[in-house]
Amino acid sequence: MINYTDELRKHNLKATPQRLAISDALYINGHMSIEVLYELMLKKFNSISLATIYKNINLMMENSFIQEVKIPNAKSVYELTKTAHSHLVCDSCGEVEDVTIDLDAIIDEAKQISSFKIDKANLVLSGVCKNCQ
Amino acid sequence: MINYTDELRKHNLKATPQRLAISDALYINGHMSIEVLYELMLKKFNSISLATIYKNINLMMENSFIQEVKIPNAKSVYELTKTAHSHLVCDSCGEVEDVTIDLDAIIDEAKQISSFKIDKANLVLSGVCKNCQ
DNA sequence: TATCAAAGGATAAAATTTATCTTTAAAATA
DNA sequence: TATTTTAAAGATAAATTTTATCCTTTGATA
Repeated sequence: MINYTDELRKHNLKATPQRLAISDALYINGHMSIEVLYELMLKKFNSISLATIYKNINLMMENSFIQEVKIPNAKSVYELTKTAHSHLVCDSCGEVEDVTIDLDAIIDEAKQISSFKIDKANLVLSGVCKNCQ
Repeated sequence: MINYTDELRKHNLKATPQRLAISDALYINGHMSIEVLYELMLKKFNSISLATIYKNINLMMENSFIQEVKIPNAKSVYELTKTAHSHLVCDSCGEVEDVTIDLDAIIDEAKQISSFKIDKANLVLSGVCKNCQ
């Protein structure tokens, strides 16, 4: 189990028990929706407010401690910020998995055929996971 | 100006004036948020209900006549369904543009390094458009 | 043109997210 | 370590977004 105290502070976030628990939950589960995160946090803090979840998720996003993953036809999930990567989503069970793919060639291609100055690429691949196949 | 009557019917959607106007608006503007679409439709139908917008957007999505485009740090926009393509988003003005890039190589790579059966790829590139540069 | 299922409008209700206010606690400092 | 300060937590109201309901109107088919 990692202690996220320093990591939170590096992002200008006070290391409260609630934030440490959110960090742990995201580390363990990888990706979580607001709803699922709240349910889980209730087990640890029986009087945690849903507002605390929202306030923390928003602040943690502003401070780049976590990131939102928007998924086609599903609710957003959140993950700890790591090195750039893409996502695999199972259309059957909703499971989200990280996958590291080099998108530089894609970005270069887009730069050539458009007049945009491109700096980020966001890729979500959909399919069926091993379990659901 | 295209007449979307037949196109709507092909998707099992009655060709009402409201739906024809929504289709036209999406054709002309490319991508629109619920909010912007509603504002625009109000100009044409001064008593159109917001519920009509939502009901139509949802039904049109279910029938694959339109598609939602989820954008990082912004509200979703909707577009008429066309052949598969990716999107460019301007971080400055929010403008969304279509871009066609072959993602087969990316999908193949993902298949090799994961146990998923992948069938779709959703790519959103972020940057700064010509106008905002 | 008559019929019928579906869509529109108005609006209530539900769901989601944000704001406010008071209490509590983390962090900095003496 | 005690004190002070600032921010976060909890409770809850408010705002926003989305869906449901109900009645009226209309598009599609015969």
